[in-house]
Amino acid sequence: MESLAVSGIVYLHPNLFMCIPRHLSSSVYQEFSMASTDLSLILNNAIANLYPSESQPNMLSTTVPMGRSPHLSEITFNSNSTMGSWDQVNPQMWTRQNVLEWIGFHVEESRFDASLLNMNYCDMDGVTLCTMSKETLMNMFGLVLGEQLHHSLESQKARYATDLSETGLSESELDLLDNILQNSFPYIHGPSLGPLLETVVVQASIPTDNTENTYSYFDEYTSQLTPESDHGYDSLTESFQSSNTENFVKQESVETKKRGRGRPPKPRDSEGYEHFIQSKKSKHAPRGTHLWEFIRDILIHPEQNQGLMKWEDRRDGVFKFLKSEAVAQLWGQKKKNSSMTYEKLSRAMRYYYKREILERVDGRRLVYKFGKNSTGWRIEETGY
DNA sequence: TAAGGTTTTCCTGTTT
DNA sequence: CAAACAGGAAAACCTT
Repeated sequence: MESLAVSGIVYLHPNLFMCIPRHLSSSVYQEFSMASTDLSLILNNAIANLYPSESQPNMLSTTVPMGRSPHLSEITFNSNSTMGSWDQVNPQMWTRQNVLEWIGFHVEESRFDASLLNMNYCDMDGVTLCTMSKETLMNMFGLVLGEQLHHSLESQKARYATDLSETGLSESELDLLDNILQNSFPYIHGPSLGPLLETVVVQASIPTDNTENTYSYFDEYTSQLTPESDHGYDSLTESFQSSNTENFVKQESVETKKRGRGRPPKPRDSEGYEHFIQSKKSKHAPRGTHLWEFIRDILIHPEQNQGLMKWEDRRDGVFKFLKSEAVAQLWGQKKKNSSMTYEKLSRAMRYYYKREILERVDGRRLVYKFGKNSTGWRIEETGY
């Protein structure tokens, strides 16, 4: 299965970055380091930020993986509905933190259910953000919040003039950099790709599930990406890809080698983005972190639910998984567990029967029903 | 640090 | 036959 996934984005300058295909990133780094001492210093910092020392077993390439982005619901925005420093800065110049604060501001302001957002969408800088269309934002953040973000972004953009000079690099310097990059690793410069400085290699293929050929949540999302708009949230497809790869490998190895029961040790998160976000993490466990709440929230936000699940009987709380593996992948993302499957998710669902969070629905595959100990899904509670 | 709750993982067997 | 369903067992992880 041949696929190209973006390993990371190396920032040469706040407004100048380079996407590195995953399978090439270490050699790219080495060659690039030799190409320019000064730039290698910049790269050093960039790579250190980009590739924290966390280890992930599902990374089959030789690259050091990017730190996983936490889910938005796991952090507490410190905005208190006040504007952050982003308000005083051209969106083109926003750092990742600025973008996060900006999203946080609007999440708070619109009282949006943060548990429905994925931090992968929020982990981008201003340059990336500014390339996004209204449609892209609405796809990523839902109709309401997406529109609000788009509106806010456009007004912020309008407040500041933008042109190439803001990179601080002249045209000739940009050309020079491009030349350096191309001379350093021409092999990543395929015929279909433009100049390296504009190079974005989007994952070429997404493995499909046996039962459901389309994960619309992901497919629509990825298919709408323009090369320019992909920066910064490749981790979604990356985790998706790697999880499937891991499942594939796991299934193979299961045949040759049995392991003990129970959950194997989870790779430790150490530094990097995870660490950065720690300071924003709530001291208390965020509510809405249980599986049944996650499922409920998908169901009661149809605008965020791209055909993943549907109500079979809205009033009685009967629902059905339409894309079981896709939901499992999403759940896995929320829990930072890229090897989640519907089989495992469903085991957790079955535990809910005894606690009467769910009721059994016999004879209907992929159909469940909320029980008396679940809340927040009833029409009286949701208003629709 | 310990305990308890909630998954997660794996497995065997059954049903659709 | 494949995919789901059922639960037991045990480990991991998180909150209190």
